[in-house]
Amino acid sequence: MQAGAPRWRRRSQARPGEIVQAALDVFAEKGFAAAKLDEIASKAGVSKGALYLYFETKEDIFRAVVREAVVPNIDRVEALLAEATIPFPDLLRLALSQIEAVIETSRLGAVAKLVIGESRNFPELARVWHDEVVSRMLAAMSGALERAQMRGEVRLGEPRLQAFSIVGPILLGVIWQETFTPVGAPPAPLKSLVRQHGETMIAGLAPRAGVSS
Amino acid sequence: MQAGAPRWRRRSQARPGEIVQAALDVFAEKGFAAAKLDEIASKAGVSKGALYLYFETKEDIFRAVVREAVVPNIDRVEALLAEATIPFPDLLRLALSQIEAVIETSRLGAVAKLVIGESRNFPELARVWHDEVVSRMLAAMSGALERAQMRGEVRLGEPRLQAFSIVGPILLGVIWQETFTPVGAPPAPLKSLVRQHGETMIAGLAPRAGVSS
DNA sequence: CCCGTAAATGACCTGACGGTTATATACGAG
DNA sequence: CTCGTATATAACCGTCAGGTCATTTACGGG
Repeated sequence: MQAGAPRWRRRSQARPGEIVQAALDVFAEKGFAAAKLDEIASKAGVSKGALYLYFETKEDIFRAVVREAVVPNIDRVEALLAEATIPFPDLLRLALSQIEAVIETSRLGAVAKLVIGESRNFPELARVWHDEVVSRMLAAMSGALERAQMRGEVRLGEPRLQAFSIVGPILLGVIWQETFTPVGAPPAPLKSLVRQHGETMIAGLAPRAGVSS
Repeated sequence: MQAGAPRWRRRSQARPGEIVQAALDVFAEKGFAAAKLDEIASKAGVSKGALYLYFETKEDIFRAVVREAVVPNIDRVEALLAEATIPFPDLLRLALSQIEAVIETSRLGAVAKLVIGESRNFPELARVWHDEVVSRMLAAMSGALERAQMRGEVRLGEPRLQAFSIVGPILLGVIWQETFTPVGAPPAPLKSLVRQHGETMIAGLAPRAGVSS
């Protein structure tokens, strides 16, 4: 040990973020129950006791992780979809590429897997995730679809179900990458998947020839 | 306690199935780590010790649960998709309704959730699930798509990605029902979801007018 | 420079749960 | 009927990990 180097530092501002970051890593890899506080602590460069200076319980840390991951910019996608001024195909292409960007930036996939896996043990978290992420996403998409239908740019149908059709394959791609790629399955190339799926959906949602409204 | 009624019965044939069934319930609800052997045992109407007459460890039971759930008839769907004799739209409609039937019969959704949630802790199970279910499914679907492309019934594109587009929303529906419906979210009506998604995909995959091969 | 206290530690406590085993019992074979 | 053994039990054990706390240490204010 370096002489003069303190054994630890007082950094009450930075700690919580570091802990949540480390916890995300461990939870994502092990799931809630199998994640050990000692591992989270050591990954955060801190002792186990220190965790309890900032969080009440293990569950509390888990909640913080999910909430933290929820915060990021669903907003942008939502705002984009509210734009009614561009033709639907362009809108969809834009939205998809933004979603793709969000996925590649913020470990959304890992958190989704967590929430899905632990939903029965943490119903309240499933609810938060639903209300703050999935539901908003779907509502924004449905809204855009409904307006596009009224403008005659999209064939008539239940907008919510159409939204499922759009979002589903993306979820599949994310799950795939989190679940099967690590065990040797061929990767799901998110980029080309999203692009081709987008084109397929644009064609599939195009109004039928000869049906106006 | 009823006089003359034996305290327990010897039923070495029936036990394993009952245990696996009970274990599926508990694992589906709690996840692997949070599931207690005592609960599985009592749900199976048996003492904890009896579990160890039929299985080596908790993991062993988990494996049995997943394998059991894998067994059922992916085969039928696979066989159906190999049929090259009917037009693609009809084939797709048939396949989707069969998939729907399988989902509603065999607690496929619960198991999928389990596998996804525990994939990091049981990579070998993720591999089994991938090899026995997902990969076969996707391969069968890709094959059908590729042949349909050659017949000019489906627009050209990467068949594997098209298969993702077809399967994704179904996965989303299943996950939704397992994850969000129990916490008060509006249900994802699988039946109409599948039907409308099918029609959307048929339209989206139809060959472009004026592009022959 | 020194002290007060917030920040951090790590040894410890404890309950829970996976797994074991000595004992009891059902029931088929002879 | 009876006896052997496969089947089942329930009390038990050991370990592991979440949570606690007495003690130590960094470091800013006077």
